[in-house]
Amino acid sequence: MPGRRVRFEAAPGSALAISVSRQRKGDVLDPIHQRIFKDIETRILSGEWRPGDRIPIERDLVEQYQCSRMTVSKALSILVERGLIVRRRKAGSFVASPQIDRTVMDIQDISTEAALAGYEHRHEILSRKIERLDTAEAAQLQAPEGSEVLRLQCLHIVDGRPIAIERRLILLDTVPLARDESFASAPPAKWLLSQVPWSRARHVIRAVSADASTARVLLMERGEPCLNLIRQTWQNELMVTHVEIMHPGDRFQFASVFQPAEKRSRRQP
Amino acid sequence: MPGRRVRFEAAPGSALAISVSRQRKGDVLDPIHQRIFKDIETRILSGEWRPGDRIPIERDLVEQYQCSRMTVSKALSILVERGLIVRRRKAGSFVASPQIDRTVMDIQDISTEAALAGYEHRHEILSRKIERLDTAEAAQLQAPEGSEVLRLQCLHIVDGRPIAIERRLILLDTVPLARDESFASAPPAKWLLSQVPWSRARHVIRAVSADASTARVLLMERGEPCLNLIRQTWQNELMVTHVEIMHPGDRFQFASVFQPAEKRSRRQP
DNA sequence: GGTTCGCTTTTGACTATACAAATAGATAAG
DNA sequence: CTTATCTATTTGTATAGTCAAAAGCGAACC
Repeated sequence: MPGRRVRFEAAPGSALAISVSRQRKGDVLDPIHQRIFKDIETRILSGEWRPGDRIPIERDLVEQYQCSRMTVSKALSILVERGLIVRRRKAGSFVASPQIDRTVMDIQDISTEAALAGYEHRHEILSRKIERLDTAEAAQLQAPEGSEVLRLQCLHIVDGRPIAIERRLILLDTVPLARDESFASAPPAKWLLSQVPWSRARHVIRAVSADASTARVLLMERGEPCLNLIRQTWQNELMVTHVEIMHPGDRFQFASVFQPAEKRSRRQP
Repeated sequence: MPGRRVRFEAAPGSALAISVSRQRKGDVLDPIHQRIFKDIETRILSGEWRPGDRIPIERDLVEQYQCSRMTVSKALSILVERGLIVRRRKAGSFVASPQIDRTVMDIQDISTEAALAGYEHRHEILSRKIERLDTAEAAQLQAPEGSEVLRLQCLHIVDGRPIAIERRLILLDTVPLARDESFASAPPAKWLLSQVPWSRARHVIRAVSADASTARVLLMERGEPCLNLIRQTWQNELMVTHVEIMHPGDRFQFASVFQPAEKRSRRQP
C-alpha cells in the first residue's frame, strides 16, 4: 500500500524534540505542514528562537513529526515566504532578522474604510475637465509632456462631514475609458481599481497647513493641520493616476493593526 | 530511470497555451515552478487576466509545462501566499480581487531610514525615569494599573536638524533589561527590536498642531503642523512599548514605493 | 416549483524517491 | 600561515503516484 501514511507523534520531551503541537480543536487536526509551520512560528514570535538561531534541520523535523521531507519542506517554504526564516544549503535554516522596526500602514480607500467602520459615505465631483500636461507638471510626474489627462476634484463626506478633498489626475492614454466616466456611482479610486490593475505605487504622507481653498471645502481654518496623502500609480511603466488627498487633521487619522508575519487570508466572494 | 525528467515546452499559440516563458538569461533557466509562477503573475499584473477570471486548471498547466502536478501546485501555492489568486476545490483557481485600493506605508525606524538615505543621524535622551502607571494611563493603554514603566524622551537629529521627538513608555515587566539600559549607543526603537520580538503592533498616523514643548525642541512655531505617529507593540498579550513620535511637518514625510505582490527577498548577512 | 442525493471534477495533503546545487569544514598543498 | 581542493551535509527541485475533501451539477424525487 504505497503512499499510505501511519501518523504518530514524536515523544514530547525527547532530546531535540520541539514540543510538537497536539492541537485538536473541534476534533479535526490541522494538516501536518501547517502544524510544523505554526510550531516554528510560535517559537520565533515568542522569542524562544531568536534572529540568527539555527532551527532544526529537515531530517530532524521529519523524525519528530514522522512525516516525509516534502511536508517539512512545504512548511519551511511558507516560513521563508512569510519572511520568518532563511534557508542556506549545507548550513541549515535560520530565524531571519526582522525588518528593523518596520511599520506598515494599511490604508484602504475612503469609501471602503467608511463602510467597514459602519459610516455612511458619499462623494461629490466638484470639478472635472480634460487637459494636456504642461512641461512643468509632466516633469514633476515623470509623465510624457502633452499627455491628455482627466483632472478631477472630489469631495468625500462621511457622516455628513467633509472628511477629504481629493485632487486627481488620470492619464487618458493609459485609461481611455475614464474619458466618458462620470464617477457618479463609484468614487474615482474605486472605479479605477476595477478598471486598471496596477503594478507599482508610490506613497507619501505628510502633515501640511490647510491652504485657503482646502480650508473652505473642508470647513476648517486656514493654517490648521491637514493630513496629506499623495499616491501615484503605474501599470508597467505607464502612469495610471496621481492623486493628492487632504484630510482635516482633527477629523481623520490612519490606523492599523499589524502582525510581523502577515497573515494573508483573502477570500473571493 | 525513475524521477528523471525530460524537459520540453508547450507549443506556443496552442489552444489553451498561456505562452510559456522561454526566458533564458545567462544560459541558466529558472526552475519550472518559478517560470509558471512568473508567467501567471505577469498575466495578472499586466491586466490580461482580471480579478475573478479563472486561470487554467492544474491538469492543463501540467500539460502545458510538461511537468508534474506537484510542481504546478507549488507555483499556485506561492501565488496564493502572495495574494494573487484564490483556489477553490472543484471550482478552480481564480485571480484574486486586489485589496481595494489598499495603500501600504513602510516606515522604518528613524535611524535606519536616515542611514539608508545617506544622512548622518544622532539621538539625545532628553529624559529618562521609572514610574508606575496611574489608573487613567493604564486604562488608556490597556495595560495593568501600577505596572512599572520606563518613560523616555528622545530627540532625533538628522543632518544637524531636529527631525523628531519621541516620547516612549517601556513596560519593565515585559522588558526587564531596559531598566539598566542607557540607550546611548542605539536609539530605543532599535535597541528594543534587538531585545524583544513582537507579535502585534498598532499604528496611528495623524496631523496635529505643535504644542508648546514640542515646538520648542523641534525649533518650530506653536500651531504649525506636525506629523504624529503612535505605535504600540505587544508580545503575546503582554504590552511591550508605547511610543508617540512628533515630526515637524515641513521637514519630514513618510514615503514608500509599493508593489501589489510583495517581493520578499531578505538575505541573512 | 423546490429539495435531496449522488456523481464527478478539482484542489489539498501526503509519501517515497531521485538527483542537483551549494557550501561549511576538513584536508592537502604551497 | 595561507590557499586551493575535496567531501559530506543540507537544502532545492522534481517525479509519480494515492487518498481525501469540497463543491458544482444534474437527476430523481416530493
